[in-house]
Amino acid sequence: MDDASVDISVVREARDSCLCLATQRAARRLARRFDRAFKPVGLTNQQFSLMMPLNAARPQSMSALADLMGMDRTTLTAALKALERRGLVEVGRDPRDRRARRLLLTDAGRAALAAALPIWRAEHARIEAEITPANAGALRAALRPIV
Amino acid sequence: MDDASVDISVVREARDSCLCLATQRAARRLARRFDRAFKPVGLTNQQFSLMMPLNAARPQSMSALADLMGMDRTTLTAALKALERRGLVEVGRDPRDRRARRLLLTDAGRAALAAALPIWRAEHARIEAEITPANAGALRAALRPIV
DNA sequence: CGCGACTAAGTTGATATCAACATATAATGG
DNA sequence: CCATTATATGTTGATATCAACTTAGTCGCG
Repeated sequence: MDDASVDISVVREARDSCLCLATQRAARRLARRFDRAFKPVGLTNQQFSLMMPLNAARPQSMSALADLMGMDRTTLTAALKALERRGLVEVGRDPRDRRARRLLLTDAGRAALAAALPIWRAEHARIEAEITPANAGALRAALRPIV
Repeated sequence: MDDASVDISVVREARDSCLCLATQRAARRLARRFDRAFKPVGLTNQQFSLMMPLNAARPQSMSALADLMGMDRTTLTAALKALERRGLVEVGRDPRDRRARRLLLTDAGRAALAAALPIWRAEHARIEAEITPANAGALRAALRPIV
């Protein structure tokens, strides 16, 4: 074992304790699961989560939505292109501040969201049952300080 | 309000209760945080997490490593290309099963890992302190049934 | 008015993510 | 031994992710 190597016990320690790794593993698995569930309505979990806040009364700005999603603003730019191309979201200018964008759902977008909602409910209920409701609550509480 | 729209209260419900959204937000934030911390040694959190298990005594297979990471196997193929190109990982054939790959760290890989380890420790300790150790433990426990 | 600081968003380049499909090798059963 | 099935991995195409840099518009102050 040379100088520059990391001991095996440390490898195990990191694998078992790293919150970043654990959270990302879980995020990937949950994303896959919802992506598959949403497939019949042609949405990804990402797109569902993006479009939900756009269903609010007032149009959202890019920065506000990016912040809500915890994602980089430029990631949102890319994601919206796909939704705009498919006619689910409209990206307009804010007349009062011409730098800003106003994000709006189209009728098609609202329809897609409405179709996806029961799927989300069902899948989410299944997951809560699987991991137990108590654990789901604990997970939400434990994630809150990070998010 | 037309037929196809989703009520505002439901928007709030999903935002506040969706485990998929909460987990992904947290995953993105943690990833960014470690990516910035690892920047001086030229690794991403992803690469760190990938290389750690390769430091084990026996070479790993693609599938085993993908499973450990909770990621799609083909995502791993892409990720390894970057590490191989940079000379941190060696992707060889398994002589006993010529379908399989044997993933190994190079000396440079081991050195990079060793340089990154204290950064990981420090950043992880900071996060645990911020969210409180009790909450970190609760998060690990709550993620376990998903992962 | 006009300059400088600030803010909103886009672009580029690298890596990450997965499904669907494709290839190569191994193992098994007749 | 060969056909079938299973396993291990690769390729392609679409979207996701972020940092660094850039552009455009706003705001405040002299």
